[in-house]
This record gives sequence, structure tokens and C-alpha cells, in this order.
Amino acid sequence: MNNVEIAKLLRNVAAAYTIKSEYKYKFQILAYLKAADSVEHASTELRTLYQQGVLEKIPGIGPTIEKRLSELFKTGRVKHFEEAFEGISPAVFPLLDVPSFGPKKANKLVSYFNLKNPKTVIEDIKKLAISGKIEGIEGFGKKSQADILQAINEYRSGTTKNKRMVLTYAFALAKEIVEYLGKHKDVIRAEPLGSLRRMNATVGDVDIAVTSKNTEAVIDYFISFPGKERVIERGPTTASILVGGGKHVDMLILPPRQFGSLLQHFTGSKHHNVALREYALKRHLSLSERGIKLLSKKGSPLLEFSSEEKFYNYLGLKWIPPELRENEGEIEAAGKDELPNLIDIKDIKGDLHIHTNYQLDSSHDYGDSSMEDMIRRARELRYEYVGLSDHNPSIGNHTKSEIYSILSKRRKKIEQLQRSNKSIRVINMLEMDIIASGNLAIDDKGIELVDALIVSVHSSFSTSREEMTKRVLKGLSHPKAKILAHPTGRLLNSRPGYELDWNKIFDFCVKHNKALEINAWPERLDLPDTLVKQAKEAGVKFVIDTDSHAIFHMDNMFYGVSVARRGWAEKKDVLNALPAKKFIDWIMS
DNA sequence: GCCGTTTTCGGCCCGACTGTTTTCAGTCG
Repeated sequence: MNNVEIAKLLRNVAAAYTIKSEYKYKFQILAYLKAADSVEHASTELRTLYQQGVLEKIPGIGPTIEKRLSELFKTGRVKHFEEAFEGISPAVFPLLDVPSFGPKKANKLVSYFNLKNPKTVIEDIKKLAISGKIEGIEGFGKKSQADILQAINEYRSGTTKNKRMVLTYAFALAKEIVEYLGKHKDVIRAEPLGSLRRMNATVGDVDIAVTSKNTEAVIDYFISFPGKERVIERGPTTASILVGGGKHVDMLILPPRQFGSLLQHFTGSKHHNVALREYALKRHLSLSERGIKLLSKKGSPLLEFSSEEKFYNYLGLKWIPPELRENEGEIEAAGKDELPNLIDIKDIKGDLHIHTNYQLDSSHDYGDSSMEDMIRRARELRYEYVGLSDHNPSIGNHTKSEIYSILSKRRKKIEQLQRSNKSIRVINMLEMDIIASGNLAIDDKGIELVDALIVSVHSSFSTSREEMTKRVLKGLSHPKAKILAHPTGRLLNSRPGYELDWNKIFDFCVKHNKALEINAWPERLDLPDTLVKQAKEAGVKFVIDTDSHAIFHMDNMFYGVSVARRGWAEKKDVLNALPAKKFIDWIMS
């Protein structure tokens, strides 16, 4: 069972408790939901943590859940969970994935119609809705029957709750909506919040905060956005629409004097907000998007905050950068004035992972732009150095001496470019495959013809964690291998990536002065932020690269920096924030 | 069932919106 499946199981336990008695199991339900969230966000498979005996490291997993998960890994089942599910039809659980279905509604319908088959339940409910049999059950009317049908249809067509957007897509959508809102005369300010502001690797919904003195008019204007498919809800202060591709856009609108608490609330994350409210509660303060209430004085007025900074400061906290708001220790750090001084895009002095259209007979892809254009763009970005790191020539199609000749010709070309570009240091690099044996694709005589290597895995993904760790460490142990590129191999929304023994990788990097890449390609964002945080704590250094295949990709550096920031990385943790001389000393060492 | 810079016991975030109601239950973020 992988983490996604375990999280689902824990949620199902919470759902079962909710059905049986929400009152009696109130806090168990909370605990199981918290544990499920936490498992979903874990950067290591729980099975691995179980094997290492460190399951309790996951926040939200205490002695009881740990015992039950151990039972799960040992025997494949959990007796206590089976008891919790007793008396509840298995047909309830698939419905929970359909928007607007919670445990109670799902159970009510499943019980009423005595549905038993989890495989067909969604279709069964759909047929019942079509034939008009749901309307009339206590608590269900015409409208809710129609809503159920719509929710199932949207779920079935894969438009909701399924795919999350990569950041570039979410940014484009948010920009379109903010620009649309900006055209209305009563909109004072409109800003994207939520996971987009926190720069999460993927974004589910786009959230927009608006200030205006004419709430009604702006909400009407928002729900008539030309790209909308339908209005999901519309209240006096919030509205939600579905746009093309099945994406939700939520808008919340409040007068300017409450904008600080509004920004804070809608930026999230949910976990950060819950933790912040618990923190406040201990100080007899109650937080909401509208402001702060003093619980010590009855009937005291709501305190309002026009800026987020004032809101945090009132709680005795420094302003917390949105990228850190994941309840990963940032509240405590803000209280002690120990927040990291996060790396900034302005700190970046070079980009090392760049593919050009230079033909060296690689079996992987080429870039679209020339070496000359890439160097020019690097200069425009005011970089002090740039690494040209095309894929190595294919080994299947060439003799060794052919490879030496290709690389030697390429070296001459780069030397010539260096002579005509004195203001930037051009580094002759390759992105080198670590083949299944752990050897590098090209032999030492070929490697002599480049300055340094980025090494990476592009084949044989499905090996064990131990084998893959050995393979990567072997590849990385070559003296010229300085950077491990896209270390997990994940592709967002399409491939989970392989597992590595991260402690071994981190130790090796620290000991041998190697860097882990934070790859800024929007479908990669690899190393993932949670691993960046762990690596930083272990003392590992990073290189943030764009993996550009065309000049405009070099602007993706921004996304890589955001991953570093979410991993609490500071300037001193990032090697390509070093000035040229120091950086060259490292990469040539 | 989890957790600790007031606690190893006694707490556990807060509000918005919808549909079906006539004061609330369920879902969502």
C-alpha cells in the first residue's frame, strides 16, 4: 500500500466514525483526518518508515495509529479498522470522491436504496437521480437531486477534484481573471491567493481576493466571467465558478479595512491556519478572516487589520512568507524571530542546466535555441556564469573515438564562444546519464573533454530503492559529477518518480561536496520542496536550474526559486547564488 | 486519537454557503 492509499484508508475510517456517531467520535475523526493529510504530504513512503521503525516521525501519527499501521504492513489488514467499517456498506466510500458528497449524504442514499457494490455505486446513484427516485427522500428535494446528477457527471468526465494544475497553468488562469476583474470600476485590488500565492508545486483551485466598496456589483461581474462554465455558489461575500477545463475559481470580497486578515485566511494553507488559530486560542484570541476577537473581554469589538503584517504582529509573530505557511514549524520560528532569510530570485547568478540545439548525436532531446542565443539570454538576465549541458552523445550509435571527436569539437566551439563573450563565464558541461549499472554513459577519456557534469537517471526507473540508491551514488562519485539533476525523476500529474534512501544521498553530498539540483521545469520542480527542507537540515547544498530547452525557458528560474523557498533554503544554501569566482572554484574542484 | 514555550490531562479553528427547512445539517476550504 502506498501513501495515497493509506491516506484514503484513514479518511475512510474517519468517514465510518462520522456515520456511526459524529458526536461520540468527534476527536478521533479529527485525529484520523489529520493523520491522513499528514500521510499524503509525507515525502517518504510509509512502508519504508515502518521498515526503519520511525513511523511516529510523521506528525499526527501517535502510538495508536502507529500500532494499526504496523499491523497493516505486517498482515495486510487492520482488525480495528474492520470493526469500524462493520455495518457500513462498502458502497459508501467511492462516493466520497464525488464533490458535494460527504459521509452522511453518501450513507443516507446507500442505506436507503440498500446499495452494496462499490464498483457500481456511482452509476447506481446516477440512474436513481435520472429516474427521479432521490427527490422526496427526507432532506432531498428537486434541486439536490439535480445537483447530484451534475456532480456525478462532472466527476465522471474528470473535470473536478482530479487533476491539479501545474504552476504555469494556474498563473496564466489567475492572470486572466485578475485582468478581467481589474476592468471593473469598483475593484480596488485583486490578488491571487491560496496555494498559488504559496507557490505550491500544483494548484487545485484558483483563489482571488478582492477589495471593493461595491460588493454586490463586483460579485455579479465575477460570476459573469466569459470563460465560466457555471456558477457553483454565490453569497454576499464569496462566489465560486467553474471555468473551462473544470477548474474552480473562488473569489472572496471584503472592504479594505479587513484586507489583512482576508489575505491571511485565503492564503492558507489550511494546516497553517488551523495551527495559527490554535496558537491564538492559547492566548485567548479567536482568529477569522474578518479579524481578531478578544475572548478575555466579553462583547469586545472585532479588531480589524488592513495588512497581513499587522495581523501577524498582533499575535506576537513576524510576518511569515507565504511559501512557508504549511505548519512545518514556521509559526514557532516566527515567534522566536528565527524565520529563514529566504533565497530570492535576485540572488541567482547563473543557470547550469541548459540544452541547446548543438548537434552531438544524443539519444535524448535537443534544445530549440542556439548556444549563442542561450548565452545572450544569460547575459540579459545579468548572470555571471552559464553552463551549457546538452545530453551526452548516444553510446549505442557511436564508437568511442567518434564520441571523443564529437566532444572535442564541441569543446572548441564553447571555447570560441567564451572568447567572444568575455562578460560571462561559459562552462562546458554535459548532462550525463547514469546507466542502470551505475556507470556513467561516457568513459573518462570522453569526460576529460568537459569541465563538469550534471548526472541524472533517464532509464530503468523501476528498480528497488536500494538498487537505485547504489546506482545514483556510484554515478555521483565520479570526480567531475557535481550536480544530481532532477533527483526524484518525478513528473507532476504523470509519474511519481523513483525512491531513494535520502539519508544516504544527503550524507554523500555533504561529505563529497556534491549538489542536489532543484529543477525549475514546471512539470518537474524536483527536488520537491519537502525534500529540500530535509536536505537543508542535513547540510546539503543546492543548485537551482531551469533545464531550459529554449531561451524563454530560462525565465522559469522563478519557479525553481519558489521551490527552494518552500524548502526554507537561504542564499547560503544555494551554490549558484555564489559570485563567479567562488562558484567556478567549486564546480572545477 | 494526538499533543505540549501555561497542560502527560484536558483541551481540540472558524466561518461561508446551499438546500431544505423555519432553525439546521452537511459540505467545503
